[in-house]
Amino acid sequence: MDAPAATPDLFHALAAPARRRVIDLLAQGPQTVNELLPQFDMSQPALSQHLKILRDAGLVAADQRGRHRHYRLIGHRLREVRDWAARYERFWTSRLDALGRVLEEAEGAP
Amino acid sequence: MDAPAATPDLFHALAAPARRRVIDLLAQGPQTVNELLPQFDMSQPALSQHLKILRDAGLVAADQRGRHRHYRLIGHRLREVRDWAARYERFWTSRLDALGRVLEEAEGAP
DNA sequence: ATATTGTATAAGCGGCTACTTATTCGTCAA
DNA sequence: TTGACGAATAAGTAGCCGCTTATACAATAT
Repeated sequence: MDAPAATPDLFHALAAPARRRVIDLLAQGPQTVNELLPQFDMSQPALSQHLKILRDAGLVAADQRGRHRHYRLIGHRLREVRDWAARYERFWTSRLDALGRVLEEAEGAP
Repeated sequence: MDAPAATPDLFHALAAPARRRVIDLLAQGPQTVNELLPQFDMSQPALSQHLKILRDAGLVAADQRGRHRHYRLIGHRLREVRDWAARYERFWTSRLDALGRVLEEAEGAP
């Protein structure tokens, strides 16, 4: 049991604020690059590059229709993120948060 | 409502596999730098630098006792990650995943 | 005081990231 | 066809990231 924590690319894709913003915008419904663009202070190629990273990470998909390319959110990978974080749920529930400190003192005073 | 998505540094801190690994190891109980070190293929300073980033992001805390420094996991920020991802839960539950496609067709054929 | 141990910081460096502008590719309209 | 438009890719660049080694700092032990 090494690192069960989803593909590295996944968290890397989420590291950039701009890409999390794209996810947020796409959660309101599919949009094209040019529809997304005004929300960002960057060029179209820059945004397309972000979208490529999100695509490679499996976070979004693009459906081409006509000469437009509609991007939409893919839930699956986001679920992986939720599940990864949820593994540590016991660290924030039922005051078990103090467990760390308890263990410290236990092993500190033998 | 701009970007309610937790501090940028949080996701950046999680982007590096080594740091997620630290989180995983600390989930088994507090450990010092030198206890963690053998699990990694890097120098002690490198690991200390990762720990600093995790500390700055509020993901871990260090309790000094004697000349040892015990690192422990902080649940709060991990909860933020879970909550962030959970915001998109509707994209992976109850086949609502196909919602994107539906909306596309709706706006595509007016 | 001095030495030893545990850990952090400093300085430096190659490689990757996130942008830019310029160009190409694909699809439709005339 | 040709032209226009939407979007991707190419090429280049400044700055950040993650590592290294060397050094400094902090706390105990002698």
